[in-house]
Amino acid sequence: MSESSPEKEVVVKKNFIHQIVEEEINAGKNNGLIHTRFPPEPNGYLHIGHAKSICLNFGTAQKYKGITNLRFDDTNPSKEDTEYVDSIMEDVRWLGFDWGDRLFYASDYFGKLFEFAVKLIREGKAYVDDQDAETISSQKGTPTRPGLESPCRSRSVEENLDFFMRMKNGEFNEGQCVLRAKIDMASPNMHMRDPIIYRIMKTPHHRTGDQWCIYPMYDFAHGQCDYWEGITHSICTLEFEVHRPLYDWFVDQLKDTDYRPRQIEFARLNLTYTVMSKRKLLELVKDNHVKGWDDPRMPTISGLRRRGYTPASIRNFSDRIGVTKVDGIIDVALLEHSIREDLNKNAQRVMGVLNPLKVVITNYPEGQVEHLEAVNNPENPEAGTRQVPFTREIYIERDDFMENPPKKFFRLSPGTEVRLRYAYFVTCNEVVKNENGEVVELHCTYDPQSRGGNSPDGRKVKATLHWVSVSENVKAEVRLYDRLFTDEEPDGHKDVDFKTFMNPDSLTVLENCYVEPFVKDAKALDSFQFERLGYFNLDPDSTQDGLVFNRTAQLRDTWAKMKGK
RNA sequence: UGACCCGUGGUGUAAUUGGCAACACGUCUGGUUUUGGUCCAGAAGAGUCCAGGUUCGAGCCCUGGCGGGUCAACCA
Repeated sequence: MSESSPEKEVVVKKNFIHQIVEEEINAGKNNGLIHTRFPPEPNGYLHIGHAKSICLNFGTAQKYKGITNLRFDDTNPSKEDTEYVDSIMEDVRWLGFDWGDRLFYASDYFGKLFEFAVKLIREGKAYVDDQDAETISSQKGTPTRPGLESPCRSRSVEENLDFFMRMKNGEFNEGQCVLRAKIDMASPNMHMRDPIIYRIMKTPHHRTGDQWCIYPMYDFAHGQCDYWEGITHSICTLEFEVHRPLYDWFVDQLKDTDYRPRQIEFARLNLTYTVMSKRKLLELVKDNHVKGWDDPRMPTISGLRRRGYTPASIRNFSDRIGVTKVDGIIDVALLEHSIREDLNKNAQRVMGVLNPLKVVITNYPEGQVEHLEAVNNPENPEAGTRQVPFTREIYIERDDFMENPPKKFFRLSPGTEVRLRYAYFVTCNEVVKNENGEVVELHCTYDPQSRGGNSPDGRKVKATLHWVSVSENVKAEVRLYDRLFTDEEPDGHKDVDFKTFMNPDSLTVLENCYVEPFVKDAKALDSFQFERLGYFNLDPDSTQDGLVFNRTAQLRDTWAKMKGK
């Protein structure tokens, strides 16, 4: 799928991280080099929250003529998989960012990390603890109470070395012992209380297979990898703030130059009504509540992509929301505005009828097919025009007709005249109902003088309707996706029950929908906009999902109000 | 009752480093319009968590409160 939006030069708003970077450049730090990294763990698909981080890391480097690495933080084989690695690379590329030849994995460094651990043991700064997990945990103390030193803390260097080698050689079972850094069990910072740096896991790793049965912990890998890769700014989310002293501690043990990577934290993205927890999203996928990570109802990048979001719209969104340390929550309306803005400007329009109501134009010749010119994009004349077939029988949107219209209903009702877009003025004369009293057909007359949509006598109509020819159309199965949202707790970072966000209307399959035949010949285009109804996306590579349709918030509200009346 | 971080309209972000708070989204009016969209014009909405202090002057500096978040995984 290609990018539909022309690349406008994104002017990235200056944020506090840019401020820091500029000050360092001015001070001559790192010779003015800026080197960032995006370090996802391949344990799930990327979501809109990651997009913020991607834009920040790649964007900051771009802004200051630096470079960015992609590094998979794959230190926990029990959760990781190559499927995730592949999807992450695809999503980062789709967003428009390029890591060049700088693709790394934390697992690339398992050897160096092991040697570093040995060095720490030799220096008396690490020891093997063979107490069970519960004991170790209980000795950690609490945030308000200091911890207790492990009896293993005084083990000799030789013994530690021997233990660690045997750990590596698989002589112990999982959980039997761990390697810990010897720092300070009384530190007010829990992360400095002799943190575990290596644990035994007899799980094959997606890249290193069964080469290792001990794996470094995040804290023991991240800063070192940054250091080895020459990262200057290690940008991560707020919850790692308390890890920073430990990050620095390990780098200090390692470094032999003045250079050191600097960890800077920012607030992760929270969106109203949106579930962003990877754990929850995984559960949705595993329990088949959705069809996959790229289900258009999901807040994943791949889900948004299939929903019709463009890379530029997500980048603009990221820029708009800014970067701070304030742990807030952004209104999804801002995200929706970003895509509406983009599609309005760039998407090809096409007429489609989702819920058809047949209209017979009684004074139009039977069998006649007339082609009328329609503009492809009112925002951009260069997008050209297309020919839309008009016939005696057409479909209009059922919602565009009301037999007993309320006061402010401007569309079609008995006796009123409206315009069929690009076609003619029509007046409703007769409402045909079935035995249940349901409206099945309308009989209208058209004004031949109004061809193209204007009457020579200058009379006005209050509404313009979209329509599709009954005989000259493409029948489609349309799936209406609404994003999953939390009803009760409009708070992105609270865990919620599935029931509160598995809104039953989030996926509606409409089987009798009709779109202009133009769509069939427009495979090269991947993004259209339904006239008036909202936006949808046609992805030629995933026809089984039909048309992905995205109602705008405003239209949804309008509909809700109309229904309420 | 520890450590660290954060408090500016409904939401998010700004404020030339001390000079009577700006922008975007949202909301509400009015206008234009071949779709109740778009576009245009305008309005409402915070006196910057609170209390002191320094200063001619504080959202920015100082002190003390209050409120929120994070941290006690052999997760990242």
